[in-house]
Amino acid sequence: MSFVRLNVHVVVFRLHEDALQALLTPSTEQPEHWELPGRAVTADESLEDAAALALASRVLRDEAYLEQLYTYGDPQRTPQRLVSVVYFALAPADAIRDGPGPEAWHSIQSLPPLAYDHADILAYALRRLRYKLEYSAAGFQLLPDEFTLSQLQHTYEIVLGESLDKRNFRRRILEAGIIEPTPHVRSGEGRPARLYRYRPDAVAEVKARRLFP
Amino acid sequence: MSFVRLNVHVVVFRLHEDALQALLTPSTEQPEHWELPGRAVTADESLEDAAALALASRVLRDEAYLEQLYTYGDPQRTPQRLVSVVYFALAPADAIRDGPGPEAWHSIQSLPPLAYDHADILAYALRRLRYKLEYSAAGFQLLPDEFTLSQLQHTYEIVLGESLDKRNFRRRILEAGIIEPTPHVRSGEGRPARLYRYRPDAVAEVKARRLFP
DNA sequence: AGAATAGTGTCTCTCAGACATTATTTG
DNA sequence: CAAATAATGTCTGAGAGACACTATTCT
Repeated sequence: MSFVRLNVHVVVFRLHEDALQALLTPSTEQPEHWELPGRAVTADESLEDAAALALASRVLRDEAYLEQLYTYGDPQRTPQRLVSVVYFALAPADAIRDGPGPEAWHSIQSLPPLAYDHADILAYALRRLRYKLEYSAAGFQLLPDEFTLSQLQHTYEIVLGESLDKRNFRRRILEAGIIEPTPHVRSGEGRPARLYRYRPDAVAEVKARRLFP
Repeated sequence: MSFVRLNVHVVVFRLHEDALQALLTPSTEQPEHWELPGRAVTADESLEDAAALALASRVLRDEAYLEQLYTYGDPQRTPQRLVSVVYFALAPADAIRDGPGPEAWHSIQSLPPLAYDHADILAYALRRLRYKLEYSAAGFQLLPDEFTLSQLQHTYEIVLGESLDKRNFRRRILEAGIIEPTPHVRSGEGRPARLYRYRPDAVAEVKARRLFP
């Protein structure tokens, strides 16, 4: 009968100071290296619960978007036979807290060396994030509850790494029907901007066409 | 320290007599029920190897398309704490053999009762198969090495459950650049048909647009 | 008044979808 | 030559992408 050690790991992204960042924790085995936050799965919790707990010191669970990414389990991967179920998470600005512990956010542009195969996993998660934005309006998951269309466009530009046309962006995001205007506006420099929010009743159905090919 | 029993299960599809079929095996625990073929993962094999072995009595591994689908691990799922990494497979006509053992192919139109959550898993795999066909030319993975465009179209029609326009089908499949004509034709009733094959050098890249929305 | 940011409409071109006839073989 | 199946092209409408100016607020 065959038993294995089962872990979860999470690639969680946030937006901070115009950069896309991922949460990392110092490697316990490889000095100077970092790892994806992770955790052993206990007997009585679901995989998704375990993934949420791996983030708990830095991200409020109920605010974050969480989905399963891939399960890595080659026997050569790590010293002992170890299977990792990897989750992918998006942390909206208002779900992030400064917790204790050694975890730190690192910009995707300047990642430190990562232990094991975690660099590959992170690269895969980033690809997945970009795909998600291309064919859905998922970008709002990185913003506060209410946000302006300029903020949302800025999010897309940071994640996709290219600039987008303002009018086309607005047209497509609004036609996708995933966000709706609120009664609020946000004032600051220049003309105040309408605030939008996610439509909780929005159909989660997959969009046939990409929003931003 | 936390250890779990780790299994793989496979949802494998084939095309047989104008029907899409999945391979099932009689449930060892629930009488009159069937299960997805599966297997415990041993200490020295990869998850994908284990998945291929779960099929080995009926499908030749090297011919089949195999990809990871999802990992199920809720503690309530099954009696003991059991985690299943589920794979998705397509068996081309010439990779199927009649092996010993109780496994049998069942048309997805008339499935027997399935044990545990295997009906959900199979439904999810079927959704995935349909998506795959909609945005890629993956249908050829259910056919022999060389096949006619009519056969390929027929495959799409069976899997998607709708009829497709012949001229549009050919245009899009060929423009996708994933298959190419061979020097061979197949004679039978009526005008002989050109045989096509998968282009081994084809880019595996994701197509931006769906082929059949 | 000037600076800053928000917000809006049109045109063109490509591509998806609908559609019917001709071509080649076998019996 | 009749039956069966393979193969092929065009038109139309919708949507993607390019593009520049007006509106509102703050200082």
